[in-house]
Amino acid sequence: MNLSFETELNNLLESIFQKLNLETKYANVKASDRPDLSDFQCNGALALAKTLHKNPREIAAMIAENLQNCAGIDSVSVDGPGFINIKLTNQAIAENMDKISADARLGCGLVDDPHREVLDYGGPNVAKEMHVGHLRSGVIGEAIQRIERFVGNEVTSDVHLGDWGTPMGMILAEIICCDGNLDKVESYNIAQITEFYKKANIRCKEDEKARETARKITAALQDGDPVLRKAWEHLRSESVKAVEENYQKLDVHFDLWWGESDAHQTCGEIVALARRLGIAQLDEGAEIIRLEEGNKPKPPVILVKSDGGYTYHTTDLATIKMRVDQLNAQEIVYFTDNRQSLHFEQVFEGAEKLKIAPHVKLQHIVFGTVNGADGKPFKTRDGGVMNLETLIEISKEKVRQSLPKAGEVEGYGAAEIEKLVEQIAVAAIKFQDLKNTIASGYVFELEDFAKFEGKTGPYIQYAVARINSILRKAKAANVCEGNVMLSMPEERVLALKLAQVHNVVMRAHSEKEPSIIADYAYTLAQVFSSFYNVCSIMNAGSEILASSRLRLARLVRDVLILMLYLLGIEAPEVMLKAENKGE
RNA sequence: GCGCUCUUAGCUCAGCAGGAUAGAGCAACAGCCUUCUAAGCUGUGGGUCGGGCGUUCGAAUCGCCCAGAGCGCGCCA
Repeated sequence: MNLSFETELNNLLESIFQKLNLETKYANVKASDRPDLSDFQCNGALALAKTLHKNPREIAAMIAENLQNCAGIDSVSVDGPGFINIKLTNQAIAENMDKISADARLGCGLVDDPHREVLDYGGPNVAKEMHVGHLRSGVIGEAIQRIERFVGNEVTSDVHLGDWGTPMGMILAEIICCDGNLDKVESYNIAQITEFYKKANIRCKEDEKARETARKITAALQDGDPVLRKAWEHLRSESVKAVEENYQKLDVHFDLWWGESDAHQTCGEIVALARRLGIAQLDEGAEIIRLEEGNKPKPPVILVKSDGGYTYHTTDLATIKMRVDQLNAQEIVYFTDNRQSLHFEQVFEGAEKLKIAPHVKLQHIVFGTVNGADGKPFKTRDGGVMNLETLIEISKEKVRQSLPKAGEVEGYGAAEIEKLVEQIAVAAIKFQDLKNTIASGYVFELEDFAKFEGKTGPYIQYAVARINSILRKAKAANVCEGNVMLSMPEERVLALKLAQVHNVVMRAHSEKEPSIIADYAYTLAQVFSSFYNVCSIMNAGSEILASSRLRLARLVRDVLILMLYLLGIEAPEVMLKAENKGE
């Protein structure tokens, strides 16, 4: 059963196009750009006119004629150069609302061909403090994870911890340099470890000898030196704890906490495989795979450095192999910022040459960087960059001020208030990020992350809370939900918006673009607010109308909660307000 | 030097498998709480869609050129 008007109309048009011998790829509708003229429009006639050398209006008229008497269609007209405008009957829309309400998935379908996918996002590094630049990958990845699961795919998410490269050697070298040995390592907490890393960074930047030492220690660690290994394990576990805590706050989750170190074993296999296939070459002391250059130069994959260590090419290739062999991945999707585009091009091409992932779709979803006011990406090293915890705390403090104090509202003690603070603050932060299209970066502005008005997460939560409040009142007054009927234009607009949910989710899924959902959730909340302002529910005038609006409102709430869920955002039952707020 | 991405309202961004009056939010201004939570609603002002040329009946959207910005270009990840 299909509950989406768009899909239904597309199917209908397809059969009409077939009947008329027209190319069916143009048989589709979209929500109308001119809501004053129609609910849906089809531009197919305009596109067809070119190839058929016919007047677009003529073609449109032919199509329109066949649509005329179809079920649920109120009117069809051909306007302008050849737009087909379709208006649905109120009855069809109302019935659709009833059906969606009764559906556990709110009218959202599943993918036809569910498959196993591995999502690689997050990618934090050991001992590096998480800052606002790390926000995107985790938040976007979490949203995609939820969307993919919701449409029926089997998802395994992997954080792909950066725990095995030169930075590890740098920290260990720094500790040895300061302490003389690694005896005290196990007493260091994450803050201290981070300090060592910062110092190591500075030292290695200015001192070639320090870099050399770090490289040697890295190599020894990777070679299995037991003392280094033991120290490293502590660094890793402390970092993982800190990272987990951060992600926990943002409600970002991973199935696997594999790191680059877990791929180490397999790196050897990759190199062996490359040699066996005869695609490994020695070049300036390093072992590489040359890639097709075509008309533009492309640097080779470096499997083994001249010092014998592996590179992130090798670990990424090894990781692909592991995900294919052990997890049976049919699709692997990476979420990183655009600076790594070339890297993944190289890795994917390397994987193809090594034949380690046949028939596996490898995809790199590129997102824009979070930039500072200067338009340049935030960086850890130039100090003073706001870390994630501070950002969350600032947002929470702002929320706290707008909420009543513990005990001021019955049933809301310190714990309940603090829970609300968290839910709202995290919503503000995550939505601020997710409302942007993935591909484009955005300028980080602190005030925006603590804003609750306009296109923000809390705005949507607020709409949900208002509906919850109405539902409580309705229950107390014994008003029940009934069939939907459309009496006011605001109700019609709202219902049509609700009917889009399936297509929105499917688009967000196929484009791997959470902002589509964010945008829809916002628009739906907006349309609801307009409806709310004009159409009283508790004082609707008649019981039938009240019960119809009640159902509509509850449906809005359910859809909003689902959309927020897919974005990784919670919807609190209530949004309390401080007494003298807003003066 | 080469490659990738980008340039839309004062600011931050949508729109871009070509199409009917280029949309939001913020900021500004003017209204709306004795009525379901004003974290809200309604309205106003604000754009030669970086510039130019081209393809087309039709371009913010496609192609070429130019200008500007960011990122990336074998042994850091």
